[in-house]
Amino acid sequence: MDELDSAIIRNLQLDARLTNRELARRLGIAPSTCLERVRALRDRGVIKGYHADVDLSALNRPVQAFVAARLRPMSRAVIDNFKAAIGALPEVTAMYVVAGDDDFLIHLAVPDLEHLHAFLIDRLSERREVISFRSSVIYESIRNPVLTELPG
Amino acid sequence: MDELDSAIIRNLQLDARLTNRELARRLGIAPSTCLERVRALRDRGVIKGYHADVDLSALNRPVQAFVAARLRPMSRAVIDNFKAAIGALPEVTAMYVVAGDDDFLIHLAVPDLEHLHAFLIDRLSERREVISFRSSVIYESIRNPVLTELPG
DNA sequence: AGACCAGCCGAACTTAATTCGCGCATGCCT
DNA sequence: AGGCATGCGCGAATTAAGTTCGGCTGGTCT
Repeated sequence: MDELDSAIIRNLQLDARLTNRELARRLGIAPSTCLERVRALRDRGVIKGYHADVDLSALNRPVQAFVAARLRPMSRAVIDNFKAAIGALPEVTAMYVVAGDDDFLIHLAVPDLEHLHAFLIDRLSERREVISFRSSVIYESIRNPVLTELPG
Repeated sequence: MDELDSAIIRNLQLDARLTNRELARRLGIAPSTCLERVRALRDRGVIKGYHADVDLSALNRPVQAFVAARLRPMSRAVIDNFKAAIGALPEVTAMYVVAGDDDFLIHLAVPDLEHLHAFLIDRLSERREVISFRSSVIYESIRNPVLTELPG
């Protein structure tokens, strides 16, 4: 992980479809060298994959929300079961198992508030292990590229 | 947005570096046709970009957390200022302006709990407009590909 | 010093992206 | 119904990119 690797990661985070040649040109190295570096990063698992960023509104799912849920009991069986069941729902775009006031944080993308409400009632309230939840509609999302270095 | 477009999106969400030929082969269409479709999706903004998914642990930032913050007053000036200031911090990987109990949800990636604590003390507590916050360390993250169709 | 190793380079080759003119189907107008 | 325009997909030809590999260089260990 030298400065070259960091630069590669920075570039591919912003545009994963950069051609190898263009990436090499930006870094001032030969395409073959660049290719080898990128391959090594993938093999080492530093780069886990490449994903298209899709506009959820264009897919008729303009309403996004976080739902924080609390579960009881917090046994492995309950957690695994909940993860599998909720993760299989198409409305769910991400799920986080967290410490703190809540146990799960669920990110949703749905067509409208009615769908959100229906999800809460039909998918969460229905479940015995869910003892409470709070939902937060998302007004705005901002994503930051992850710089490798943490100054300070 | 027909079934072909949906299939393209589904495939590129999983692997944005699929070659156009391979994508065309999977869909059973000609590479030139496929290229035209993908280009149209980008031009229409349905595909917003392509991003490398980087392993945060490999970048020496294995600890992730959500921080929910409440601000006062919720004036545009305060919000915009807070967004700009927090979004510029390298620890921050994403930020959400939300309705509900909290006003902001901040996603962090840091090297260890000490850094997380330092962030909370030095970056959030310091700010006058932050009247309270809660942090939740993330035990596990699960991402779901966004299917275009919402069955039901 | 000599030998080794790792990493980078660039030319040669293979594969893919891209362009463009053709043909087919669909729907519309007369 | 016939003719016509339009949109869409196709495939061959061209351009560009990905990939391999042998050799060079600079640093290191003995």
